[in-house]
Amino acid sequence: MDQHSPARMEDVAQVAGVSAITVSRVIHHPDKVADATRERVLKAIETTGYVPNRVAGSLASNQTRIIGALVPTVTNSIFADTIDGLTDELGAQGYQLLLGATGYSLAEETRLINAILAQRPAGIVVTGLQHEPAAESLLRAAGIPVVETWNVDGQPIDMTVGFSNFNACHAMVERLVARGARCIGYVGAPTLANDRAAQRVAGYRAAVAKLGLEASDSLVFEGKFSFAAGAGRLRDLLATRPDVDAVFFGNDILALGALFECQRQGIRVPADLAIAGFDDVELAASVAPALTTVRIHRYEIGRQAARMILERLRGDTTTPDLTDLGFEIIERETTPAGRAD
Amino acid sequence: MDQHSPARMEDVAQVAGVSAITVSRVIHHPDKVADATRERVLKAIETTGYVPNRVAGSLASNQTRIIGALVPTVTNSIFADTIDGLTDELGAQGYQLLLGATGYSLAEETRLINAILAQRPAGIVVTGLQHEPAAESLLRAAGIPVVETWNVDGQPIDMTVGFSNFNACHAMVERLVARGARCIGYVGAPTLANDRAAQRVAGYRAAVAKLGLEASDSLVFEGKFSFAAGAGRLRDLLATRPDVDAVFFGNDILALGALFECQRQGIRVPADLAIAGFDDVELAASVAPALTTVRIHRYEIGRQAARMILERLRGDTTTPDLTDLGFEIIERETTPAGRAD
DNA sequence: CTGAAAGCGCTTACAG
DNA sequence: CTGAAAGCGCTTACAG
Repeated sequence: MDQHSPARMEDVAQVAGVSAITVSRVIHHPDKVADATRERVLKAIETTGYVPNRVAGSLASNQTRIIGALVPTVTNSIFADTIDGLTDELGAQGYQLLLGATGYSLAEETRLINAILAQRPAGIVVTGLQHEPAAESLLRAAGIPVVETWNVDGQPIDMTVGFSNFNACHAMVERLVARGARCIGYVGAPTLANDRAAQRVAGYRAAVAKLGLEASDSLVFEGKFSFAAGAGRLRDLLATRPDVDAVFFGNDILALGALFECQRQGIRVPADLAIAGFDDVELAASVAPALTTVRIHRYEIGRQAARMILERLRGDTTTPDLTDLGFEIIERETTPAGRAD
Repeated sequence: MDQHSPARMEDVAQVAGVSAITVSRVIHHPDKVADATRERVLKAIETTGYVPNRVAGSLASNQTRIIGALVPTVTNSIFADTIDGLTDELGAQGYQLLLGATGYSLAEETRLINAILAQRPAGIVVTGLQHEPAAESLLRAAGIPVVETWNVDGQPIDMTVGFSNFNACHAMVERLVARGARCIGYVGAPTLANDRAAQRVAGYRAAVAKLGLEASDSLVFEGKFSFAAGAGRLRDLLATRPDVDAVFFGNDILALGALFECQRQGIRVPADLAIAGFDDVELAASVAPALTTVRIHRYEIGRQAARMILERLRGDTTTPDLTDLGFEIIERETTPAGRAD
């Protein structure tokens, strides 16, 4: 029976001896139906194996229970945590996640926003504050809650949740200097189409300049998100600037790759070279020596983004446009200990 | 204009001076429309900011471009790679991913299958071959392509893509023995509601028994997916069975956590203790000493799953029900080298 | 507490 | 090459 064409509300209604609208009521407002009727309908749903057709329901009610989300990539715990935060919060509220991966391409992001919007989601979550103008117009015109994530330094289209990449990097550089660093290199993710990465280097540069240290392009490198790149860029940096006494990496994966490279080369960390990362992935605390890094709240970003959308949908007008989840400097063993501050 | 109610096909039609059906044609069969007309419609789409309403389109055509997917969790590169494989392949074909995370709960999986099916996806991907009976009936009754993943040891509902967890673990144990191991411990993920984990221990047990080594429960531990658990269970194992000369971990995260613990405790790897993992995450090759492990094709599982569904949807009847992507034993530095085989 | 009617925004044959 | 009609499976007021 269900093989060819799945049961419709009408089929359930016939089995239960009621009208389709009563079946709809049992599903959405069970208390508005007489007990006996409800029981009969529920039984009919069971026997027919009825699974409500939400695409019809969505068209009729003009609302879906779908939330769209766009991340650069899923591979790397970084955004994976945010996605888990989203699915956990959304799932509990009966919403579902329509996910897209942009591959760090703004053009692809625009394309995906269009595709997602075609599904008429109740809300949408994107990564970063940087988008193509076309994407921004689409988002504004959609008339749904929009949450940008992972960045609070800028003007959100609607709402944003994250932290200041600039301030976080600035703070880490200050800490490194307080611990004795005098020549700090920086290796970060490519800044093209990535405002978070751009603001991280900017934070580094600003802090270095402010503290009167050398701020030279020869101290700054870009590397893709991989352990191998961390090792490679460390070699490059050491080759050009053997005088660095600390290297700050824009993410933990790069930092850890560099740390392993030091172990291979016999470079003592932090005695010969201090290393700091960014993200505080689980590995950072587990490796020996444990990595000094910046802790940010990846899972919470996802959860909060979901909450902000859901609140809006409930008509809550008190939801703030900007939620700064902050960051923490976590000093572990790859940077020198000692009284600073 | 778009703020309150977004443009409809009818609005575009009016602006272009044609009927709605012509707008639909321009979108779906552009070659069946006169050049001049097409240009006018395209311009009208642009000026109205029209984004097609696929929920209406799906209801009318009785087909969506949505593929559902269920994974245990996204946090851990393990399933993240599979998700990237899915979004990459799906995105290129104009399909979108509706994602759910079960948290390793079969009951939650059933609930999510129901919710996803309500969106009338064109196909669905689930993890593993183990499901609640209710989930299986739902999946069978849906009348859409279903791909189970990460396991080929069993009877798929429809199609499956992955590898033999049993054989892979069996093979690794054989290799460890060939390298001189005589007392092998095993630490794997909890086997409850996880057929892959269950078949991994089973593979270990079968190999150990077949090779005439000790197969004792005192050699087998379970640990959650974390570096900390790997370290903890290694300590437990060493406390009960200080005579083990090798430990095989059911995933790389556990293995790596144990490796770091060895480094902290001054246990030499592989001289004092050999360590092997499972998954071949990027870190396995990057860490020092590099981890011996089983390479499996996580990204390909996602890509193939998407392809199998898409082929079916295209009416291809030659698509195999079972795709075994295999595995490879990758020997690196945490197990003794030497001529074996 | 329950039902008949209209309509959501598209697509699918079918005409012409 | 283009359009009028019907219908997809629901929900939303509105009656009673």
